[in-house]
Amino acid sequence: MKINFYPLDFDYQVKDGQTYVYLFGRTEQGERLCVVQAYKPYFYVQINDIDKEELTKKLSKLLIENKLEPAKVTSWEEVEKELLGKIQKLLKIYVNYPKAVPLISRELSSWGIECYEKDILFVHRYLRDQKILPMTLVQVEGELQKEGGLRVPLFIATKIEQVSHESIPKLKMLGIDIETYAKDKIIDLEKNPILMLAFYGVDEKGEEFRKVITWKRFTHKLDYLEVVSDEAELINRFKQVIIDYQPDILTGYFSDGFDLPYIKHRADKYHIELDIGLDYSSLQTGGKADFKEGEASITGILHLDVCKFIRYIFGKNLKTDSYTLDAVAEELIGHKKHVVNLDNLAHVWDDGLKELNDYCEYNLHDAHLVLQLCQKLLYDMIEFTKIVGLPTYDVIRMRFSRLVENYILKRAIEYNVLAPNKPVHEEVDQRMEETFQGAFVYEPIPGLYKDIIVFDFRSLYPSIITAHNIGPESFHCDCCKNVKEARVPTQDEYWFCNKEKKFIPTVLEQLISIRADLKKQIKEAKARKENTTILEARSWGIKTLANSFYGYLGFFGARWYCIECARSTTAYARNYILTTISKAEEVGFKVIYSDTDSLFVLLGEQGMEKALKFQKEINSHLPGQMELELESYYPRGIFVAAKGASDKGAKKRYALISKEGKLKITGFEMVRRNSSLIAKEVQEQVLRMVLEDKTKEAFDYAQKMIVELKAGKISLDKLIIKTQITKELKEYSSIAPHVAIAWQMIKKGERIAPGSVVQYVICKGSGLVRDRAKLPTEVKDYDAEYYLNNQVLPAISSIFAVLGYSEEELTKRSSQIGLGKFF
DNA sequence: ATCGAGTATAA
DNA sequence: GTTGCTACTCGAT
Repeated sequence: MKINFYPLDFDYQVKDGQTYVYLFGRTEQGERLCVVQAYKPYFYVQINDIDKEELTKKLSKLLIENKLEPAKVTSWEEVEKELLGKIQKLLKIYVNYPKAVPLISRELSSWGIECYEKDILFVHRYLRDQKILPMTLVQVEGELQKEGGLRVPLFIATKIEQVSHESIPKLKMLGIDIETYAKDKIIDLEKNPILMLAFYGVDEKGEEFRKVITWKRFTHKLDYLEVVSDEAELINRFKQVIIDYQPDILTGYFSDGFDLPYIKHRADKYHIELDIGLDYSSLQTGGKADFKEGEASITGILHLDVCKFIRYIFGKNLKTDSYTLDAVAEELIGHKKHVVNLDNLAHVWDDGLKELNDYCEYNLHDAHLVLQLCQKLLYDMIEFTKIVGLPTYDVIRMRFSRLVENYILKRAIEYNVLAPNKPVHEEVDQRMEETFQGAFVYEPIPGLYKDIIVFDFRSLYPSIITAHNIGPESFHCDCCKNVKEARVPTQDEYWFCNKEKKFIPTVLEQLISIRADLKKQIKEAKARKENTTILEARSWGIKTLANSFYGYLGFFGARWYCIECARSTTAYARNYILTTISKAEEVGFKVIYSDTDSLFVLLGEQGMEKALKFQKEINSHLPGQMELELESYYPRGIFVAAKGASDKGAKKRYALISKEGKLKITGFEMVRRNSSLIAKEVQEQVLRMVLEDKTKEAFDYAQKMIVELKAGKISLDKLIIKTQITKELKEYSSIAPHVAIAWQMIKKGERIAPGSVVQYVICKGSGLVRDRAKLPTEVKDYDAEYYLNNQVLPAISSIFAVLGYSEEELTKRSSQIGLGKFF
């Protein structure tokens, strides 16, 4: 019997001495199914200089006692694989169950034998070896079982084959959110019950499902509200709704760290078994609901904590710097905040007030937001799944380094490459000591410039890695020691193989080519007015992955760590940009700025043709996938001086205006979080006017704003300064204003953990700035002097300095008018 | 005046 | 994931 099937969630189990992989998902016809296939766990040992006969004799006798079943070696075979460019003789050792791998390999290591790939997760190994991509269509051959002991039919497969790379078209998704009792903001999962729990679902047909469960009787007209007798009943209903609704995906926002662990903890209290897994297993939670890293999983139901994916991967795409549900939902789906004061929930609950209606609505709204966010990001999550070839559950919980590593691990099978081991503790410490030089940044001359052309190298680091064959396998190869072209500029002792393209640069090169092809496809599809969401998600995923290779090579925890590779990549980059600067100057361009991969030149008297000719000339000499692009033309741009050195330009701080009048602001307060809105606003306006060649207007505007500021007319929200708390409060050696505010908030019962962003306003008074920092809710008089001297003036004086105005001139009128008005 | 700690952003 | 001879502010000396 053959069935076409989309695998979504994975698990494994050991039965009667055999290990079975469980693939939960849907058939092409949309029926839920669990496909089971036997697979054997294994790892490798290196036997280059080891007597095979003697070793295998010992292996066959090896038995390590373990709780349920002793670990033992079941069979072995001799194989050859490439480790960092060198062929190795290996023994592939099969063991009786997955957890026997670490037990046996530890024993073998103690014999002095080198073990490899002993920490690869069994399900990951299976998926990579079988070349199965989760979320895409596979064909399974085998038999449907009458009694499987699962909540879904069981199919025992003898063969599995990928049939299409198209991902599953429709999924049934359920968003959840809970509200808990929290008086004085104290979150205590032992004492405080769950008050309400909201579901927002959508099925394959697009039909919606809404439900809020609570256990307080009060007057309401909410058709989705279900009132039960107590918290235990609420938890029972939670369980039943999930069992009945049968979602493919359960989603929440921070549900790994809060909602699901909280539910689990409360269920344990009432001795309720949350056996909602499709194999009747319980909801699994790691860590406690105390805002530390944990994971929550349900066998057979794909649990996606959208917050993790956003924090680790997707957040870099967003403008928002706060990853609260409200901020992220507003940016991604345009939803405004639902206004209720959660601090009052405990009080309203105790008194059984009718305001509970608002909280139920709020609860449902959040579940809806979570669902919409998950739907919005689903394509990106699925495309990452397909690129990396691992379960979506794992992929969305990975950071860049693990995404890269797992992608490389997948490709390693095709190239018969053996994975190097992860560094052990001492090795990590040693690696963390090693540093290397980064990019080149040109020191600009402060000034207002006209007609600027910006060139940049497209994907500079990835293209250097591929063009120069940079990777641990090709580093210091035996064949190119005397090949001049293989040497790295400014790193005399380094060379990379010039004869054969090696593993890491090869897979990266393919990634870049695939992306180039995708971009072409997107362009064509757009011309045909087709939807390009999936193609764009794939393109973004590949780009993100490719850009992370350089960082990965220099990351201390990497299997394929190669600091020489990272160092060589930046050395080549500096060499290319410096050469390009010289060539630009040779052909008569005035270079005004450059940072890492970009080149700013003045167009001058020469026409655009000359710029294009220069670009073509450079490109004709670039190797491989390297390419210099003409990014854009800007009619005007401004570079300001570094503080305290009027002739030296500040690096990484400039502003440009496009032909269409769009501002491109880099590095200024304007784009920084820890600067007040008033400073940002004034700076943006001033930059705009200056770049629009309206200097006088800019000056008058700035003077006017200074007068308003001094007169106390600026509204509170524009004065708020936001700063992130990055470590435990007690660990701060100096108490800056943001730390002082954090302590104030703690006293009021707020939770401040590393990562929290605090807000404050500097008020009038005497003493240190930190003693005058107040919470926005407690501000009476803001300190106009502080905002003038520490926020607004620093933001604009460097700009006016370029135009020849001094700070005194800016504040002159304000002191006259300001005083006159006041007294 | 000068320096270290802390924060944030560019690429 | 990386480095930047970044760039700024605050607080301490």
